[in-house]
Parts: sequence; C-alpha cells; structure tokens
Amino acid sequence: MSTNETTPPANFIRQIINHDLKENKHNGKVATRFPPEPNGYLHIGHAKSICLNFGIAAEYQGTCNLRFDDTNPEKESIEYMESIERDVKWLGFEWSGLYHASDYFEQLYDYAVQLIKQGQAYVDSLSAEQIRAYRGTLTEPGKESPDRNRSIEENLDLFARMRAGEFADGQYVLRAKIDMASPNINMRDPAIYRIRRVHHHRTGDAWCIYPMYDYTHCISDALESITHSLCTLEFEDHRPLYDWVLEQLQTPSHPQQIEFARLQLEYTIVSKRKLNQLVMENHVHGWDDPRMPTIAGLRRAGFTPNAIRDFCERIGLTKQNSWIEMGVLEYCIREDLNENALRAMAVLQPLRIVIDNYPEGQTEQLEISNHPQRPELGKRNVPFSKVLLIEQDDFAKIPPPKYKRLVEGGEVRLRGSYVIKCNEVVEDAEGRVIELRCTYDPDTLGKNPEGRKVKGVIHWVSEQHAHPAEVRLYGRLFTVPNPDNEENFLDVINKDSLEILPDCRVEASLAEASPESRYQFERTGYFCLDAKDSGADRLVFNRTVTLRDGWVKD
RNA sequence: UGGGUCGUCGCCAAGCGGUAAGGCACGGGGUUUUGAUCUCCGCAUACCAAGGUUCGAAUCCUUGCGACCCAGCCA
Repeated sequence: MSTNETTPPANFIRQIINHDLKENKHNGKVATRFPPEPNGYLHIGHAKSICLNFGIAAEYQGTCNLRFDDTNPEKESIEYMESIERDVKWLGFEWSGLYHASDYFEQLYDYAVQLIKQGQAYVDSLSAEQIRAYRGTLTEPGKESPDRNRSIEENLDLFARMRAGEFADGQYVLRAKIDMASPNINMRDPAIYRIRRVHHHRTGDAWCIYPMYDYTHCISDALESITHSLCTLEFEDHRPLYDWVLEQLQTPSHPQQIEFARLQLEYTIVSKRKLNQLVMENHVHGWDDPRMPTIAGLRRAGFTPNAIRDFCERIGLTKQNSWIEMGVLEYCIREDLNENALRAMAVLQPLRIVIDNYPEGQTEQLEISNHPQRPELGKRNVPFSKVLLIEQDDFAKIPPPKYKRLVEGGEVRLRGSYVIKCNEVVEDAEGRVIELRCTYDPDTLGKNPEGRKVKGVIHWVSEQHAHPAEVRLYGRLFTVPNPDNEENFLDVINKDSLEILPDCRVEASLAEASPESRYQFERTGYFCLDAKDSGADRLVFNRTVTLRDGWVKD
C-alpha cells in the first residue's frame, strides 16, 4: 500500500514510451498485456514481467490485459490457468481485460485465409524432418519446398480441409511464404498452423488445427490494440516476423514489440520445464513448495506481494543478461517483515532450565511489545514460570570467543524478562547437557542490574504454557549459483534444503495465529504459519528467511 | 565476413559530449533488553581493449576481444 511518490527508476522502456507519448504515437494511449502460456505455475521471473506490464499501465493511466497464450493444448490446463489468475491477483494487480488466444481462433483462421489469398501462405506436405532439412543452417540458405508454388485455389481448398479434419496429424502444415534465404531463420517460411488432434481446455474438440505462437501473438496484440508488447530477449529474432504478419494483414493496429532481459536468480532456476520436472519427480512437494521460486511457493514460504514487487523494481530493467544475487530478494523480504511482522518467541531446539529461586507453581504474565520500534502494534502477555525452555545454542559449556549468551556461572537477560544466572549444568551419562539450574534476579524486570553489565539477551518460553509446533527450515534449492550451467541440474540439488524441527515450543500467544500470518521469531528469523498443514491443534511454521547475522565468528 | 543482442564496482544499475547517481553485498564506528532494526563512515582517477575525433569522451568514430540468443509442426 505504499503510495510513496518516489519516481520510478529510469529504464529504456519508459524512455521509449515517453518518446512515443511525446510524438502522440498511439493517440496518447498505453496498453500492455501479460501473456503467459497456461502450462505451469508462475514464478519470480514472471513476477518481473507482471510488475513491468501492470506497473507501466498504472503509471501511464493505461490498460493491461491478462491474456492466456493457449495455442498448444498439449501442455496446457485449467489448473494452470486458475493458478495464474490467483497469483497475479495475489501480487496485487487487476487486469483490464481477461483474454485467451483461443478467443481469436476464428479470426486467426480468417486472417490465415487472407494470407493465402494474397499468395503469402501455402500448405506444405513436407514432413517435419524434411522441413528441417530444407531450412538450411545458420550459415547456409534454405531450399524452397516443392509445394511453395501451389496455386491459391489449391491452398484454400487444402487449408479448409485441414480444418475440416480430413488429414492426419502432421500430414500438412500451413506456412508463411517469406524468404528461404533469409539470414534470420525465423523468416524461412515459418509454420503458422499445424494439425493436432488434442482436446483443448477451452475450445474442446472444435479445432484440430492450432495456430503457432509467432502468428498468433502479434495478431492477438493487434486485436487488443496493445501499444507496447513487452517480451524477453529470445524473441528479438522473431520481431521481423511479428512485424511481417501485421504488415501483410494490414491490421487496424500495429503494436511495438520491445524485448528486455529475463530475470535470472542465483541458486534457483526459472525454467518452466525444469520446475515442472522438480514437481513431477517429487524433488519438491508440489508447485507451492516453499523452496520453489514460484509465486505460490514464495507465498507459502511467507513472502509478501510487497516484497516481491519491491524486488522487481530494484533489479532494474535492461537488455543485459544478468544474474541477481539471492541477497537482493532476501533484503526485500527482510525489509518488509522487519517493518510489519509482529515479534514472538519460539524455541526451536529446547533446553530445559529451572529457576531454583522462583516459587513453585507461580506464573506471572509479562507484557511484551509486539514490535520494538512500533508501539502502536501493541503488547501481548507472555507467561513466565519456574521451568523455562531456551535454545540449545544459547548455552555453551565451552564458549567460543566473543560468546555473549549463557555459560556456567554467567548471567544473561531473558528477553522481556529477568536476568538469570546459570549455577549448575546437569548432564546425562554421555555428557550431554540436559538441564540448567539457574537463579533469577527479581530486581531486573524492566531495568538493568545494579553494578554489573549483562550483555547477552536470549529468547525463551515457559515450558508449561508453550505450545508444541513443527518448524520447517528451508534453505536454497541448489548448491551452486547457476544450476542451469550443469550438465544435469538435478545433480546440484541441495539435499539439505529442508530441515524439519518436529519438537519446537512457541509462546502461548501463537496458538491464535491465523494461516499465512507472518512473525519474527526473535533472534531466529521470519516465519509464516503454513496454510496447508496447520490445523486446529497443529502449528506448522515455515521459515521465510533468517535474520541478518552480523556476528563475525572467528 | 550467417543473423540478432549486450559489455560501467563482487552483484544489479543510472549516465545519452562537460569531467562516474543509487541499491544490494562487503569493511569499520555509534545506539540497542533481538549478535536484528536504526545510524554514521568507507568502498570504480575509472567505464571490455586499442586507436582516433574533440578544449573536453563511459558517452561520437574505427578496429579488435568477450558473452548471450536463433536451425520446434514449443512458447
């Protein structure tokens, strides 16, 4: 909801639009679109495109459509469509219009007929293999198909019969007649229609021929009067074809395609094919696994729409291929959550401590702030009693240098509570610390002790009042910054990306937590109540990100 | 001598002929009942390289070098 009036950073697309506006190129209108293929879940790379397209539209009082590029029914589904709508909304955007390339199948067909009539498309009987052979190579021109000079009448007849279902899949293809010797391979008579008897999730079995991307996308943009068609760098070579189709067809509008570099994030992947593989082969627990770079995964991990939008703004927009460090994304979520997440105490790996000088059976409710810098977020009661639980890491038999937590004979502050002193360490037969006998200083609640300085502060819960919880610690999915560079990206999956702590104890107030609510567990990180696996009497928290750790260990 | 695109700090990124913004990361100081936050300071005589034009070049020109994309009836 930040309505800060900071001017958005300059980037080359805004410069183009500003220039177009000055020239009154599209009657002062700006219309964009976000055009995913519904063949998978949206990921952080799509978020960049979403923020760009919807952001530009909002900034220029323009429009932005959500359009499903559903021309290849083989890989697409309703589930994916629904997830995409859900994720775009969750990110905080509203589309001006919701369209599908399949809405245009009839018009697309008519336009194809027009191309044929103009002598600019022909039905080819070459097989896929033959077409590949005829295409030539990167350095050698292609050869013309024997069918290239088929008469218009025959092409019209054949194309109609392709639609009517008279031919087998792959028997014929409709090709644009451009230039088999073009140095740009995309212009060597690209296929624009193929025969494919596959049930389409929206048009059912009405069609057995489907238009190809290059032919469909430009016309869809034109039909929606898109002014700026923003896509990623790999489509640069397709722009001449985009323009060619629209020029031949004399469409009422001719959008401008502009390409930008897709997002690449270290220690993860954003290839839909590979993400799909991770899900299908159960390397993760579904598209919304908190380790996934999908919007659904980030959401379940506890990321906020705000943080993701901020991230997309921070990484900039250029035509340079680049790799963004995870630290940037982590910074964005920490910044948001530090500001907005309520604080709470949770002990992930409990160590029992007994306050010997505290009365048996007594409980006092300590009032603790929900946020150290924002008093308006209120206070909560945290019960204190004789037996407490602290983090195993917060006690050391042999402390490392500069250790400022609890040691035998030493003092430490219990966050929001008293200063305690450890008098005795109880160990089991193997020498493992199983309990600490402590005393507390009753005169240190809300004030510093007399005549001595206590540096360390640790978190705690009351054993009898705390609630059990499962905490899931998520780490990066891969062990190397660029898994895509590996021979097989599965080889570099981080086997330790998920650590489940089944026996944690969280403070009493957390029993009230609602699904997807986010907290800072003081001193350990930001956590989100898992929306799927938490229930009435089961608390499951996912770690979104750790706290920054400025402790320079030796 | 196939075509297209791109080279500014460890990672992003402004800059558009007038003498290198900003963010992240990193290092150091201060505050702090989170080793968090906050705050202060530091961090490219240098813009892929070499020539050239100019009073003046990261910006213009030339020539190199490096990286990425393209030969689906995928998008």
